[in-house]
Amino acid sequence: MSQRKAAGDVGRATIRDVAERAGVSVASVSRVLSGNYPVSEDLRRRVMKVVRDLDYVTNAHARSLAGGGTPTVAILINNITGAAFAHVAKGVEGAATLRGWLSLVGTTGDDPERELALVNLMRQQGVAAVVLLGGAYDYDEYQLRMARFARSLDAAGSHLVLVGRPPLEGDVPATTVDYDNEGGAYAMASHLLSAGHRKVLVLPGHAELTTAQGRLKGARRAFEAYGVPFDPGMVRHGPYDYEHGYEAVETALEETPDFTAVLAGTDVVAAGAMQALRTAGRRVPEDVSIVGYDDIPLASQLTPQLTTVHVPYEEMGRVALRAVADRREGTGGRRKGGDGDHLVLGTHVVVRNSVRPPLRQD
Amino acid sequence: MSQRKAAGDVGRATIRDVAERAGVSVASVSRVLSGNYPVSEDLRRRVMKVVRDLDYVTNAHARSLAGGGTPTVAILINNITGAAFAHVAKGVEGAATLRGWLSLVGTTGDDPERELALVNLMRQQGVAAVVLLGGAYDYDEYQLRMARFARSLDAAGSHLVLVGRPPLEGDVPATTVDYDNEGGAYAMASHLLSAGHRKVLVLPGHAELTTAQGRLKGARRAFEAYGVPFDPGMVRHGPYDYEHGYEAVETALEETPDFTAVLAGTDVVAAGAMQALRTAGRRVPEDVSIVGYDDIPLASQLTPQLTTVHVPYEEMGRVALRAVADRREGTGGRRKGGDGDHLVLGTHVVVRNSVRPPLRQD
DNA sequence: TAAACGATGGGATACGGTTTCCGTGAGGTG
DNA sequence: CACCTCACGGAAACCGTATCCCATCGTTTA
Repeated sequence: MSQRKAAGDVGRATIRDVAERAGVSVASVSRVLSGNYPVSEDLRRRVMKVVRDLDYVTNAHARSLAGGGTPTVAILINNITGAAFAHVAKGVEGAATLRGWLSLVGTTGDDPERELALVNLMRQQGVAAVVLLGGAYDYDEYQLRMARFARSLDAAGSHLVLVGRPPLEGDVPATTVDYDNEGGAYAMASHLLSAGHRKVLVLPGHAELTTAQGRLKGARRAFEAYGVPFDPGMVRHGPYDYEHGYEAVETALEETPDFTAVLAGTDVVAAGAMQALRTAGRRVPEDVSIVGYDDIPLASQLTPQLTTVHVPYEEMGRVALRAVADRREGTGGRRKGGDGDHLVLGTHVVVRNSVRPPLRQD
Repeated sequence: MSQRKAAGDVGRATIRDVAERAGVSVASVSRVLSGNYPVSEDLRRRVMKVVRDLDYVTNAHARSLAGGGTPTVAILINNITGAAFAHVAKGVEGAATLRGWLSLVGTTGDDPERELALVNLMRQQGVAAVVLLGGAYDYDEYQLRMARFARSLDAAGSHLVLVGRPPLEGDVPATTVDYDNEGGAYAMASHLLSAGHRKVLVLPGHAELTTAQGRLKGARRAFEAYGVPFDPGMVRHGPYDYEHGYEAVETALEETPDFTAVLAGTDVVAAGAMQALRTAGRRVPEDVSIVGYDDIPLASQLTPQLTTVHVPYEEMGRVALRAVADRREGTGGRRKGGDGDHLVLGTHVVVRNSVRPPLRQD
């Protein structure tokens, strides 16, 4: 019975305990477990038996300190509650698991301080990549901060991945996985316009949010393409939530009640808008058509089912992880330069039952 | 210029680099950073300047090897996409962040193998606690496996927390954070019964799922309390998803169309049921009342807004983390025994607009 | 039969910090 | 003025693994 390790030992067993008990050296135990070195069958059996008896697992911290270790990807998100997030996270997590990677999650709550703290924390953890989710705010200072993060992570052998936001300007070591935001909005607006709608209430989201800007821009372009004058007075900005959709429509019904369709920046906003219309006695889609954006499950669960733009969130998550994994297993080539650093996935309109041609108003 | 560290050094800076550049010892740098030892103002300034210049962060792996380190909590979930999960995770993550803890996330995808692998992975990571989310399957073998996990984690200085599932039997070192599942179902069913409903379609969930069992049992008790015979033929089991709600109602409308209310095991199931009723030309709540369970945001976004049972998911997450944090900072007392090991949070009915008295049928 | 060789196992060291144990210089006290 | 504290800096011993290098033993070849 050893002195420093009593019988009723608490805490985890170390590789030394295993070696001692099996009567072999630590090196041999390590070799049996990692399996990257020839070991006799007898030794393997003896070691494995002790491993089972002691319920031993290797210490991940020690392992990564010594060079090996499981690669880890960190997912940073404003609000873990968003449905879109869940799908991206699923994609990232799934792809990570597939490769034996681990995933960490942190929430920033829209707080730049917290975001900074989290990126540093992840840097401490030595994560292989930090995935930043969701639309970005279009401030100059924001761009600078992200660029700093990117360089800082890059210097530490990690990598920054931006998902669902536009790429950083300049020569910044970061990967962007994006979707055709503007194109989706263009197609969605076109769908309404070709159904005959001319007075459309537009709820793109927060004016400073890049996703909102893209969606608004796409809609605008569609109006131009159809030769329909775009009325800025029909645009109402606000957060991507149910309440905003509800209130925006409520207000619009008082101020500019002659709209025949609502172009919502998000399915959730569309749900709020739908509820407001119904409360006001307007039928959907008979009196007013509604379209959303994102194609989260909610879209097909509303009544009527929502016509919306499908965004491949889960796929984006998978692509994001694949990008960093590839870079890491790295063929070594093309580390910088515009080719693999900006991936754009397609969007498309999903037609359901929330759009009808407008009632004749003459 | 040092030999082993060239000017354009790649990889992260070590504490030695900082010490060298600041012209002090490693120990001093460590003291400045951890702040648990008196240090002169001059030294602190010199060190901090170098830390900023080098953009140095301590290596979390080395730190935890040496004893310190950030406590980490692991959240294990079947499907990251569920709305209920998101809220528990938010609670856990929020409370973790508050204490400077880190949170890991893993998904099991209902695969026992994967669950086992994940628990071991977490054990390797030396997590302070593993939080297992969601209803459990009521198999004996399952109980055994959980008990093993609990003991294994406990032996490694970690701790198992079960959230939203019944506690393990026997003397197992695990904490359970639960909600009054059966009570909520009782209250919800009572609500329907007191409105006058007698023929109620019950969609409790999968028969083997503990949450479904509790919800069914609560409903049953309510029927007994009201002296209304409970018809087992009106119960349809199935997964907690939209499709099941839809299909169950579709089938019921053919086989036993005289029900006046639907008691759904979940808000999402209720949404599916609602859609099926509407498709079949039944109005909600005029012709058929519907109630759900969980009170996720969807409940108040449906039309009509759903009367449901509120489950304090986020609070459960917070409580779960607090439980392990307390145990860890531990007053040392009462490690075992029934007092702090099983926490039950209350549920309550949220009345909205999806219930009306049944139409007179005579 | 001796020498060379392949297959294995053991010992030592590095990974990046934290922390304990000392040593030393400055300042206060009898 | 001598002595004793006090405050802070430096050297070294771990934390648990992986791996490099060398020793050993049984075989095969000259």
